[in-house]
Amino acid sequence: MEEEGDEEGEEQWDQIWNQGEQDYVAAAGSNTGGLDRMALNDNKAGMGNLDKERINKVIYEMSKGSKYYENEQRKEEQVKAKIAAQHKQIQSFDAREIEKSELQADAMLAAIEEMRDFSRTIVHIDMDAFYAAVEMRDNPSLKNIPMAVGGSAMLSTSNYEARRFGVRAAMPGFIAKKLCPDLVIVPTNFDKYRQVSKDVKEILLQYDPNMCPMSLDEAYLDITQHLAERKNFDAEQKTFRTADGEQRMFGVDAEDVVQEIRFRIEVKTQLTASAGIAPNMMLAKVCSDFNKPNGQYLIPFNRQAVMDFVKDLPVRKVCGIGRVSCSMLGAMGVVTCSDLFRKRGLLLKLYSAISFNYFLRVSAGVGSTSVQRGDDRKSMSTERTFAEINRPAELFAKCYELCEALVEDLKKENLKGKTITLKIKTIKYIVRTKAHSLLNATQDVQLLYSTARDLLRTEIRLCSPEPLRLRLMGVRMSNLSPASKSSDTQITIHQMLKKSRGEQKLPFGAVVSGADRFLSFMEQKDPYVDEDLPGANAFPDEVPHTSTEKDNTEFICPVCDEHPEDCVDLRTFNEHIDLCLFHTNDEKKEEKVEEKGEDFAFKCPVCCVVLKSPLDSFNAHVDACLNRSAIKEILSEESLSTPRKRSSGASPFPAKKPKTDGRHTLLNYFKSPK
DNA sequence: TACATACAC
DNA sequence: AATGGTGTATGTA
Repeated sequence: MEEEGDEEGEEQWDQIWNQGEQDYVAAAGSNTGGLDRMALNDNKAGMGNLDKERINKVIYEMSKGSKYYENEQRKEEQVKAKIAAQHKQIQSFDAREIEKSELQADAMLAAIEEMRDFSRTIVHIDMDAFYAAVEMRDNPSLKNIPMAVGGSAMLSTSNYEARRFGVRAAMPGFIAKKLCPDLVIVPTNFDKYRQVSKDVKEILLQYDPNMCPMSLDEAYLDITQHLAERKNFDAEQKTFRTADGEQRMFGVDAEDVVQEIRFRIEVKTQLTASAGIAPNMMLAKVCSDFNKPNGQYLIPFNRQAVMDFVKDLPVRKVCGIGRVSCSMLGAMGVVTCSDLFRKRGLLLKLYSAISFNYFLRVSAGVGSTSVQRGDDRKSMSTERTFAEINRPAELFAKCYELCEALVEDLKKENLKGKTITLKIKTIKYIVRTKAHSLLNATQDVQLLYSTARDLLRTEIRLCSPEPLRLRLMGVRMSNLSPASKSSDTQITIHQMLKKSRGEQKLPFGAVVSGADRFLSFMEQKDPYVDEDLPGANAFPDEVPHTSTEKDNTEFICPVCDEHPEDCVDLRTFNEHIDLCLFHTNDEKKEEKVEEKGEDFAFKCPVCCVVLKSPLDSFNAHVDACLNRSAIKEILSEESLSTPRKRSSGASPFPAKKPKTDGRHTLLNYFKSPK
């Protein structure tokens, strides 16, 4: 959406067009410790350099020294290294090579020219400061004050008053407050925006039934067909009224149609939209930004007009050329689209065929003319940022929580997936993803979790003996396919096992049978918590009475999948997990066991867990393990194997995060002392 | 296939 | 107290 980019223009670009980008980089560099990517990306007219400098200084002061800032520096270095590598490559080329490439590029360009198409009229509609505009509409007291939508962590958008202070989308609220102490931050109301978006879409569909929404506030239309039909419209079909009954009749040209669309949007929603009209989507998108807000712009449908438009257009304005590409291109003197043509010989040698072809098309002002909905979705994911989590038990609990949420979403769209990707972001903002593909697609929480958990376990082990300190975790399913009815009813061995297990025991002896009850069990108000866990209030780490029965099914280790005999309370449970994770097949384990001065210490040959139990319980454990193992062997194709053991994917944890102080929620009970 | 990056919104 | 979430595409190995 217009308000979410890290750059935008809201008045006609005019002078900005030529020098905006350069200006900005210079100003930013002087105030942000050389960190361009942190600076206010702003090429708005009417904002003095003084303001810009002050804004960048505030941003810098608020950011420097933070983990976030350090990571931005790291990434900046990476980009610099890429540019340096590129530079080196460039120097290895000789002039003759480049000339040759130019000829080749010209041939490609001829092919592109061949495809140039003026037969379609493409429109890009973009609501102005959408979320903020909706909030202002519904609460007029917000109208003439600086205001933004979002939270203290992140703003989705800001109104134009706030933008004058440098407050913009994708800026954390606390920095925005510093820039503009009077800023009012309104929380997002997605349901409301969705409704408004629906109202707008209803209008757009009348001009193009195949209209393609890109988000809640943006859409592409191909109005070619409408224009043809409109020639036969009578006056009434081109006449619309305001709420007050004031009438307006619109003409038959593309610009008239777009005026009409914008008029109708405003009448219906009291919100304004901007629009671009052009022979292709790439240009239409750029145009909708040109006279924003509440404006429109058309590029005449002939080659010369397009070439004129594209001549001085900064490449950064083009959808698909972002911050990094822009600085890479800038490093070799490519700033405008015509520069892309000038440097075509070099670009051909430096970039992949796909990228280069794209650059050539941009330089010629050629873009896609087919506005149609993308095919089916390719992936679905859930991720969450949180205050640091580093203890394995909590990491696994979080992972399970995410898997549950993801499966819920998958089921809503009746999808199953084959590839599972775990995403983690450390407290240093370093992001890693790990993926594993199953043999068959699934939408089963346990199967999903067993894989995600294995990936997480590997990560935890990888940084052992240091703890894995995370600020974000995510789970993604890809390789999607429809969860057909047949496969819904078809019971896999795995599901059968699950079924036969019947009611599943949860930690602390809680017994639930279905997901609903599982979840309701987690609610604070749930009677189980208040009534069935005596002593829980006073000593969350104390052993609840109900869990001291002989059968320790309450504690299921997420690493080894066992119900270790020695786990009688949370503290020992956590110790068991750590033991499992970090002291498996090596000497350390013996050390640890020795430290504890246990009389009995046996390592289960199947699951490798060290058990500190009398010989007969040990044997029982091994028997159980072997049994389970045999079954798992059958199921192994569906679960990620590890050298040590195969996983069953039994749900290890209650997974709901406490909502408020979480006094009595189960997750709290996992926070054992130590 | 797995992973990292870039990008959009 | 302190910088988001969801999805796609692409390059590389």
